[in-house]
Amino acid sequence: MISELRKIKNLEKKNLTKERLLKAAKKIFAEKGYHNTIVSEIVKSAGVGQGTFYRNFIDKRDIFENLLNELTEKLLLSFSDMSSELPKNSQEYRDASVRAIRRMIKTVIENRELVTIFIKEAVSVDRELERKIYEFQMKFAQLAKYYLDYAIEKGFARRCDSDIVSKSVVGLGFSFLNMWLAELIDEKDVDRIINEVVDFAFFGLAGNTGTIRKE
Amino acid sequence: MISELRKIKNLEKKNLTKERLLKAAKKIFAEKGYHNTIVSEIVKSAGVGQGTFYRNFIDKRDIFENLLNELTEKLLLSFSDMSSELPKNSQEYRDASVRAIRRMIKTVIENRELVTIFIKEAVSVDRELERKIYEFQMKFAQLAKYYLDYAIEKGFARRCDSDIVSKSVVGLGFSFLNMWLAELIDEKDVDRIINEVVDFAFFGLAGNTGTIRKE
Amino acid sequence: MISELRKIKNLEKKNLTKERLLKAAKKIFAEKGYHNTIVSEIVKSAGVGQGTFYRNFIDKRDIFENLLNELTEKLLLSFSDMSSELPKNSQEYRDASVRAIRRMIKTVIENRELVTIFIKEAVSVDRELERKIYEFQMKFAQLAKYYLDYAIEKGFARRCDSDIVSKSVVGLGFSFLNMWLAELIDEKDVDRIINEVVDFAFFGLAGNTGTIRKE
Amino acid sequence: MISELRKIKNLEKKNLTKERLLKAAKKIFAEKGYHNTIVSEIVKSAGVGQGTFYRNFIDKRDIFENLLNELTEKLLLSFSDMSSELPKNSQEYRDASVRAIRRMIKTVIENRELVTIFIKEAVSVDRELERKIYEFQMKFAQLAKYYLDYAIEKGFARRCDSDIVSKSVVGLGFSFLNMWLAELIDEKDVDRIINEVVDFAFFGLAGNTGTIRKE
DNA sequence: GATGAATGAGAATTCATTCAT
DNA sequence: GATGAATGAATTCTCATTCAT
Repeated sequence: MISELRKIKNLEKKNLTKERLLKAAKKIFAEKGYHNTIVSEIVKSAGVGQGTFYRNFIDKRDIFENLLNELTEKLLLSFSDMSSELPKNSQEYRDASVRAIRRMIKTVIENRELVTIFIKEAVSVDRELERKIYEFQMKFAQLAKYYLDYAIEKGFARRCDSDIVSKSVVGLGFSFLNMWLAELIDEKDVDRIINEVVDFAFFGLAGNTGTIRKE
Repeated sequence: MISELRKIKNLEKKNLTKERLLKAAKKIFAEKGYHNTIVSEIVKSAGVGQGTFYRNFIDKRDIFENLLNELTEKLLLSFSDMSSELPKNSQEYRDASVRAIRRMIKTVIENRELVTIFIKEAVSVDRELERKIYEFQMKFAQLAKYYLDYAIEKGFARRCDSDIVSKSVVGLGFSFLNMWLAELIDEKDVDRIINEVVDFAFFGLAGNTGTIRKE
Repeated sequence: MISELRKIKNLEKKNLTKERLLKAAKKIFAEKGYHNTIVSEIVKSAGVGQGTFYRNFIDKRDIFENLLNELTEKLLLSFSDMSSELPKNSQEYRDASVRAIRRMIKTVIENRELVTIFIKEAVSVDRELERKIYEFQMKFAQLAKYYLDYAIEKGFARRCDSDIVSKSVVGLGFSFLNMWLAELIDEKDVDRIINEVVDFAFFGLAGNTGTIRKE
Repeated sequence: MISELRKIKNLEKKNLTKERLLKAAKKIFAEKGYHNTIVSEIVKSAGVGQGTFYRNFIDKRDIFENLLNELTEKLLLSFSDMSSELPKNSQEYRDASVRAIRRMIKTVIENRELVTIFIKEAVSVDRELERKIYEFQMKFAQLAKYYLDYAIEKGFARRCDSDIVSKSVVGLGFSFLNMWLAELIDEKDVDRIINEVVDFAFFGLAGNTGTIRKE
């Protein structure tokens, strides 16, 4: 017969601790990578006891997966907002794409630490997380396919195997994400890069040179 | 004279041992990933003593880097063959690209184990290997840029920031490599996928629908 | 006055909690053994908080000792009832023994969980409990000796070192208890076994073959 | 191509280390009991590194089981020697029993440490070792049954359920073992006790008082 | 009195690396 | 040069116990 109030307070306290651990883990994972992070450093940074970690998470992998889930939810959410604005012509399609990319980039910047971990380390943890990462990419590809199919139908995108092309587009995006996080591209160039990449995505290498024909 | 002969023999023997270790490591790294591989398993699989490993390599990272170097050499070699055949028109450009891709895929298939490790694990080992991987990607991008610049100059590729677009193209390639190794795409569809992806790379989403204009 | 009433109520409540803990501990100790039981499981099963345990018992050993005392009291009580009926001849002696054994078995069955713990685990907890267990056995042996001395005096038991023979008889009993709890003997055979064992205890291996003589 | 000699030497070295660990473990287990023994103390006492323990045994349970197997083999061996001397009359039967008991006691004294562990702790480790211990007891009972059946057939043992009576006899033995190891009986009394217990086993409580008859 | 979150000492276990043979 | 037994530092994980609410 503990008072309801008491229970709520306890839960809040526990969640607070969990948050501190997640926050500390996020920072250290991003700094050192999954494999070079040890649990004792996470708890030290979070300012809690070693046992507290194991009260809240099964092991290092578990807290990592928690962070991963947190991120994938955020990213999918920020991308799927696009749904409200189905483009009416090719210009709108292009604009909507640029807007979606910008929104994604914003989310990525806000979660730079998490994204870094996720891009670089997750596939090397174990098979299950590897699968999870790929499934996440495929979810993006499906969303992209949905818009592409619509654009093809309306005639402002080229007839093509929309499945493969969507995967291409998403792959393109993840590649740049990779380069950016690896500091291979300059943050101040982001706008120019977006335009160039979107142009590439829309017009390809050939563009309106009009001289190449499919075999 | 005899001692000279013995020296050579010993060297051969040592190299043989080194080869066995590299072969065993390749297999186990591909199966289990870098971090889940332990040295004792490599030596067991290679059929040599634990100490022999440390006679031939500094540590686990060292043998991994050896394998990585082996692969990057092979891949760059297989790609740079393209240099001999500068395309004379856009059709030849496309054909040369397809040929280059096929050559790459052949090399990748022949070294599937190594490629798997390299794609998934290398960035998670340490900063130095991470850098190495990205430099390798950038080398590819430079090669691609060389051909793209040539094509733009000759007028059978669209004027664009060839640096960024080259990176896009290479990123696209690596994305599909990733999906393929993750068994997200079917091996028997490879030919169709190559064509679709090359079409996407050449014509983009818009293709000759001709209705989108750059802003 | 009111405070007095409250005190009693509180005491009752506390005892209730203690009972629940004892009951839960009894079950889990019997299932998993002393060493494989953790306090957190006892409190979970009892439906009380972790701290409550330490309010009622010093530690795991303490609750175990409580259960042990509970059992030894019950068993000695059930056995010492025999005292009221000193046998008048050897037949009565045998009958009284069988009755005593049956009473004991009944008590054991009613407290199977506790007995299991007591037989198997108590000696492995620490020296003090080990001693306690043996003292308990010796108490039984003393009771048995009392009847045996009486029987020898009356001439319906063989002259012997009644101390050792009593210990033998009690040891015999505990052995079968052990086998039974280890499920090495069939529960449905109990009656037959009692008779066989009592016969063995009374007539030995030789029985009335009458051919063996003491050296 | 390591020389055979080298291999043998290595094996000897390894076995020596294993022996040292077993010896140290035996001592500490007997002193502190299974559950209060920690691996680090075993290795300290054996004068080897912590890792060496885990090269030779899976865990604490494993080295314990090794010791247990060592003991059960010794004991069964020392008992089964009796086979060579099937008794020709009841006197010889009794004499053979006394000899067997003496041999057992000698083995027990020689392995007092191991026996102590085995009697007190083994059943509290886990279900599998518990089972092993009981199976060991039952093996003894089977050997005893073999001799008893022979004695009944020859007419110098009472007709009875030889299965139960054998178990009784073995249980009796283990009880005294227990008491002796618990220092409840005096070592100098051993001879007298053996005689008393054997008399009890042969003549029972009633002996040749001849007044009790089976119901 | 009751609670259960927090604690941290302590135990088990792993595995890269060394070194005597 | 090759071997593999030995090592112990480093890390994970457990669980009895405390204590603020």
